[in-house]
Amino acid sequence: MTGLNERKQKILHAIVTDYIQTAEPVGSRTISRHYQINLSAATIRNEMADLEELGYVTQPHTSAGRIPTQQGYRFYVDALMDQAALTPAEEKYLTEFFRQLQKMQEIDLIIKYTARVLSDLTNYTSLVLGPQFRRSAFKQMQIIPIDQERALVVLITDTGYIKNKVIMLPRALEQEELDHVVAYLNQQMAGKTIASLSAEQLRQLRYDLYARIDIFNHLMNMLEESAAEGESRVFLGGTSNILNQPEFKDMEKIKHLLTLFEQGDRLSFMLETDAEGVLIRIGTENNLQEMNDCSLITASYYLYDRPVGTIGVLGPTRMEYARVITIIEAIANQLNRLIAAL
Amino acid sequence: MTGLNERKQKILHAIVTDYIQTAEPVGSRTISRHYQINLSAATIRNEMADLEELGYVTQPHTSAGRIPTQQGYRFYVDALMDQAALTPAEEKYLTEFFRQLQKMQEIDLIIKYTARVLSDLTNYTSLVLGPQFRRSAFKQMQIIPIDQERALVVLITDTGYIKNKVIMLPRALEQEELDHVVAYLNQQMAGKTIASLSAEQLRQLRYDLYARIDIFNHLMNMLEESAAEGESRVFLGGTSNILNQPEFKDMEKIKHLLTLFEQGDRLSFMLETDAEGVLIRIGTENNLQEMNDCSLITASYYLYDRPVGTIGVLGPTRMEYARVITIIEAIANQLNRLIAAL
DNA sequence: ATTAGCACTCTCTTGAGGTGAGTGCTAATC
DNA sequence: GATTAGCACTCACCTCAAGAGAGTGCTAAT
Repeated sequence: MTGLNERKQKILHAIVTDYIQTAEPVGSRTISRHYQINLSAATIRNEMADLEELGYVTQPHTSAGRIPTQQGYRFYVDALMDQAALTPAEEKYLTEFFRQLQKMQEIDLIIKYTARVLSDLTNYTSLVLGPQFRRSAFKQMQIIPIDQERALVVLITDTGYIKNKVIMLPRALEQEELDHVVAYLNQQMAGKTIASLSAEQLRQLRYDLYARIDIFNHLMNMLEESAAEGESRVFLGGTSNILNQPEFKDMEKIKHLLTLFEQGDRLSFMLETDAEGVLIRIGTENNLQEMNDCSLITASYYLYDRPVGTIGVLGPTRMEYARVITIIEAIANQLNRLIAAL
Repeated sequence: MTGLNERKQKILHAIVTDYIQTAEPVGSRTISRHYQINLSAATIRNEMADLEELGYVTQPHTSAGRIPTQQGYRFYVDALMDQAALTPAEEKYLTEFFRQLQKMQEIDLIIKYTARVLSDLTNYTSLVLGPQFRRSAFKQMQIIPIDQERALVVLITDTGYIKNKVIMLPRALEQEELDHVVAYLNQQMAGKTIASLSAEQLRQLRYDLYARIDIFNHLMNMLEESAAEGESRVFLGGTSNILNQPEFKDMEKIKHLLTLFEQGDRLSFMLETDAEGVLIRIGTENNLQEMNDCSLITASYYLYDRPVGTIGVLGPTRMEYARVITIIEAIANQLNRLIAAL
């Protein structure tokens, strides 16, 4: 049910790849000359007219070549695209880079540098979502009293994310009392994800700690807040790369994108996904006004087969899909190895 | 030794303020008509020729009005500028905003939102440097073992900055042993800034802990690293605001600035200062190629009369200096109050 | 079914002419 | 002696027309 015979597919493939390279509308002559299609320009013109009617390509004006539509890119990505391979140089750069990263113990640093390498290799803007709190499991919790009224809660998750939160103490507490609560919670919650704590378990915990119900409530509030606010740990790389794209010579578009880049909550909402593997969203598939001319390629990274975060590359719809997918997969793999070691 | 009589000063003042408003070269007629200077355009032309020769203004081309040079802005800022006042709306917005912020206990959140309000009010890009580690004093330290090989060091400073750092343990340690080291360090270092630790004191500490010299060395290494790397906690706000300025319609310039914005280390180097009060750096005074067309206005914020961080506004040299200075001072004051309460 | 040929369309570049803002200089005026 | 009116001149910018070039759709021949 593709609706496209092989010849049309070949021509569409030529149009997309040529346009991705040149950013110029592709004419029939260009195709008949530069691509392995033994047809005259006139024949190709006829086919192109068909492709246009079917919605895969369009003309910026009557006497120009064709450019792919969103539907055209979608078909290309789903059915036509060749697989790319990392160049030896890229491969070398990547392994060397992650060998360096291995020394780092803090996940936030790792994520930050991952964003950088991702944008450096692709020449697009990269977005990396740190391990999501609600997908992470408890490892350990500690409470450090700051003064009479406040204490610092330190939470270590199995994804290496370390969460600090200052809470107000309901009353002055003995160190001993704190230690008791902390020890109990550590014991009960170790290895569990926030999301997995059922209402039943919470009630049980609350019951067990009834004597210290006030502290407990404070802690739980803190956890819930963290699960919400903490999500927006998005790291960007290569924001200036979007300026290299001719489609963003319009100031207004850039402004909207830059403004979007400052809205961590919207970015993380965009990146958050349950889907596994590489996901490609083209143009309006992003459901964001500002992204109508952009494509976003994302991949999840994992801890013990559990997806905990997302890395992504943002470019124009005229993005080098094949190349970026290869790179993003390679980097996700490296990241998986690194996180497993934390 | 200003070299400028009152009339020339008045004219320069008119040129600068008009150009700041309009971004258009200012002609002699505009000045004689719109400003309280009872002179004909011809006379003003003569004076402007003088001002040009003295280096305060320049012409984009022979038959255009004048625009201020860097020297012209400098003189304006030093000698001519009127003081601005907050509008009632700004004032209200500010106090309300900081009233909300008061609830936050984490300095990083406060700093982040400060950057936002600063860019929102000024319509320029804001840069805020978090409390600098080496200007902060110890409040408390804790070590939380993660596993056999690693531990998390949590450091709380009096500026509210909470530093996490994972260190490798030289060997498996008893909790008791860790507690001992931590207790001792807490006792010895409380209230001291990193910078103030003399070699003598370090030697003393090292001596006292000779039995656990390995842990101690790890901790000190961590502190030193922190003092260096941790400095680059720069928060940006309103990066898209630079696109509002007509002088940045050139893609290349924007690209350079955006690239600079991603280099936290260079930004914090730029913001770091020992100077007190408001500091204005115009064009090449910034000593950064990318900033040759920009001005940067910074102010320190304080904890107990000790400058601990910097807030700043970045705009074109044609920046509304007076207005920005007023706003930046007001925000610095609010921030001082907030930090004192941490 | 394919292709060569051709008229046609549309963008983009180039150059000429006109407009307007602003200048510098000179001579008259206060 | 300082100020100003007047005037010729400069230069950016706009508009318009002409021409080039790339590419198309259609038709007729292969």
